[in-house]
Amino acid sequence: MQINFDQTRPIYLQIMEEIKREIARGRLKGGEKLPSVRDLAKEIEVNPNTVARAYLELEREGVLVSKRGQGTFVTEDNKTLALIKKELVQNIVQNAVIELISLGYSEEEIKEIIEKFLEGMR
Amino acid sequence: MQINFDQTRPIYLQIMEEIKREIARGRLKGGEKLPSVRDLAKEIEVNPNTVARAYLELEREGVLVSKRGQGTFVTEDNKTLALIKKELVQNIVQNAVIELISLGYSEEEIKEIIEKFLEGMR
DNA sequence: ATTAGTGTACTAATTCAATAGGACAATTTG
DNA sequence: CAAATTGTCCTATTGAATTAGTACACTAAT
Repeated sequence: MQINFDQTRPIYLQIMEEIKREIARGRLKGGEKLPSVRDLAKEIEVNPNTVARAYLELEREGVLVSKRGQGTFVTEDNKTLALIKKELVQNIVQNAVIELISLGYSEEEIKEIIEKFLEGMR
Repeated sequence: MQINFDQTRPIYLQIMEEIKREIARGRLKGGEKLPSVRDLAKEIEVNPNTVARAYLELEREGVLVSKRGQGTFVTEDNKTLALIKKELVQNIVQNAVIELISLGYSEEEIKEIIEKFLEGMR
């Protein structure tokens, strides 16, 4: 996991988001074991409680399953996993489009802006 | 100004961003006077010090100019104002594209996702 | 059985944004 | 000149996230 934490937002939220991204990317798969709260805490240099909180919240959301004495695992419910990716993409696109529209751009202009940006990346 | 504050991020940052958006939208123009720290604080129901901090930071960035006894104004430097809009758009698009690419989407797929989203909004 | 590793839980302390309340300096208005 | 309004500054307090440290319960491996 990366350690590019935004200092203005709760760390446990950023850990949660990063785990969801890893799942959406397919780097974390159903049933796979995550690092222990202590290991991940050491790796990204935060308090174990902060990681535990992220795991706990993700378990409440149905993304992870924790088993005392064994570890924390990605859920095997593919429906949930697919939904995570769908929600992520939806949020990313929605945020960008809504912001651009509120800046006064039309649909066509938005398409152009995106295309030009993609071209500029090559 | 709106009051849709995200509870997970500092309010003064969100005030700064909203002011930049208003400038980019053209609703706040060069030389225009902003509400006094006390008035805006009352309007959005935060402490005057929080608004003062947002104004102070924006003055450091060259976006605003504060004059004791007179008020706080949008800078008249059009170069700076144009840059604000450019940076906003750049950030919005960059964030979305980078996120989608990291989720494994190709340029073509990104264009399709955006277009489908725009169609779905109508 | 013992040990190590795991999640979970709890309290206390720390840090920092935000609040609360007030004071001062500069400007405008009456 | 006096009053009102403005930005600016200051100290103290509050509240929430995070840290720090510890303890307990469960599981697997030795």
